[in-house]
Amino acid sequence: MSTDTMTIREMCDAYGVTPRTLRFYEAKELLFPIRQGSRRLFTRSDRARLKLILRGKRFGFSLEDIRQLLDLYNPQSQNLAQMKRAFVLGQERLNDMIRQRDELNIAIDDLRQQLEWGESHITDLTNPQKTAAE
Amino acid sequence: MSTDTMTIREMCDAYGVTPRTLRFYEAKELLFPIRQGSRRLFTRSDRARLKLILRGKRFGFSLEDIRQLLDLYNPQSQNLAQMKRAFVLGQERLNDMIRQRDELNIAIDDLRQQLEWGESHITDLTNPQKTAAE
DNA sequence: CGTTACGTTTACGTTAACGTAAACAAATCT
DNA sequence: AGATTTGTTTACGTTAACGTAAACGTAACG
Repeated sequence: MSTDTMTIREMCDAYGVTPRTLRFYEAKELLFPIRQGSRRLFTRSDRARLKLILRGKRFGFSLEDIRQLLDLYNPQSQNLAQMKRAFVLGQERLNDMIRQRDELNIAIDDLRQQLEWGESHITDLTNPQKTAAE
Repeated sequence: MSTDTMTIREMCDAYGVTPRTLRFYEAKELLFPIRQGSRRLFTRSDRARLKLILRGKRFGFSLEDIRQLLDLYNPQSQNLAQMKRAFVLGQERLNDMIRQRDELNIAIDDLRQQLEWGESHITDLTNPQKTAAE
């Protein structure tokens, strides 16, 4: 309670990221740690943002997308238009992911067939007498 | 039958790739077009290889993986060990793809929930009287 | 006071698969 | 023949998200 801020290392340990990553996110204006001299102190707010960043990444958003989306959680932009834009962005991402998954499923089935084909081929090669007999 | 070879442009049109791509594949030793002077002439063999390359890409193989796999279709390497290696490579790729798909499915479900949440939020904002009444 | 740990800034390196541009040659169309 | 098309080589540029290294400050430990 007394120390509501965390050092860079504490952050790294807490969220499984490297210092480089946190500095990178700051450079990209995704985080805004307090500066005490040259050191960074990450606030509660930074931690909330970092959680959202990591979640966004799991969703497959780019950091630039995430930066835009983070503004929504910023009290400054209580803007319906932007809100909807973000919502649309999410929908688009969802569609992308579904399409990707479907393509993956096709490729998986396709590859499965190829492998079955290859498997019998290899088994033949492993039992030369049968292959030779043919 | 008389012209069993194709120019670079014919190849591009036939397979939907750019000249740069074909030269790149040659540089990476995935294709071996005949050289007539400085011009490239792509043979039947090159076309077969290109088909496999494109299929491999759809499967998510890297070009380097594909280069290795292409050696299997080369009469030189009628090698069981290599054959099995390629087979294993295929299995691994398949496992990767299945894992990716499963992760995607999780992310999709997850994102769907977030969006439902967001949708009601936006609907609320669009009907201020209901939100204000709460 | 030396060393070890942790922090900083700056900037180049990495990976994949080509894209793009420059500068030129050869062949074909008109 | 001039212009257009198609080709060539060489080499730097692109994108994302950091990794890695250099060169340095500072702060606590023993």
